[in-house]
Amino acid sequence: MIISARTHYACLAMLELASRQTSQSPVALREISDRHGVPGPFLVQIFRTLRTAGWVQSIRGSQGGYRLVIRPEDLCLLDVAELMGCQDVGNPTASKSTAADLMLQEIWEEMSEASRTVLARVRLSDLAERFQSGEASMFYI
Amino acid sequence: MIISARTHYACLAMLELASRQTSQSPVALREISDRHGVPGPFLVQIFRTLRTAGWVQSIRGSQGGYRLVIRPEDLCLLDVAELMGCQDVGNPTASKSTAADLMLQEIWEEMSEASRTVLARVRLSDLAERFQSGEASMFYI
DNA sequence: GATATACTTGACTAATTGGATCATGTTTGT
DNA sequence: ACAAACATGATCCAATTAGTCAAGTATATC
Repeated sequence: MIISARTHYACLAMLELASRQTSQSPVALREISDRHGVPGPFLVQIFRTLRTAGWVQSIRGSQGGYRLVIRPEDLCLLDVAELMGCQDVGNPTASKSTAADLMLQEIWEEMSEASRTVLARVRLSDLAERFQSGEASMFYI
Repeated sequence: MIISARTHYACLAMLELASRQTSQSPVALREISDRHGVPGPFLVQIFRTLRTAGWVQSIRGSQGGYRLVIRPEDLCLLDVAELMGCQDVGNPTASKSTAADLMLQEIWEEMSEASRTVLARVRLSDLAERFQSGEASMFYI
């Protein structure tokens, strides 16, 4: 999993929504854009994807914005990364598939799996909790 | 660590050299290129880097080629990937560095570390052994 | 109902990177 | 001398990613 800016932004956005889920009023893109320094029009693109996935709901018109409609404990960072189209780390070139090739491919795959596992362990709810109750730096156990 | 074609090729090449280290005659690029389907001129580039790193020695002229001059047990796949300039997975955009940002960055870093660990565990000597003694598929323990 | 706010959609541009090539030169065994 | 093989630097092309623009639709509020 290669973390693109897109994915990073998406995670920030989801985190923001998650920690303001209790409040009634939806969150406007402008707010997120301002608070986290995400280029506005780019954020629009990202939310289009989030909405299509059914994770957020849009409220149009004045006072509109977005609201989280999935439970934060049902979503992990791996889900976000995959939705954002983060490609895997294994090499794409379909080479000759010799014995040597396969051996290496296996290792790349093992590596991929290792990084996916890390992302799969972190749920959005964990993130939100940690975020609200103060500081970062608690994930290295 | 993102495995580029360049890195994959480099690993194949090093593996080839390692398993023919005992033989006297150096290995010509043409051979590697043919056997593993690596584009010739591209392989030249790769070997330039390998030579600069001091891992291989070039013998010019007719009957020339390359020879491994580092002990295979002193080299792991992580070394190769790093030499080949494989970038890390953490996102590059230096964002606002809010608390949320840092939290995420930490996770990306943890993920990076996980994949690096996998690569660091595999030494060139392991690879060569496995390669000579038959088949692939032995790395999942 | 006019207006401002905010989402919707689709197309489009710009910069970077990775993969790959070419041409020309140098060394050396036969 | 000649051919095999490495050395070097410049260059090109395609794909991806980051980011932008513009025209449109919905809705709360005054």
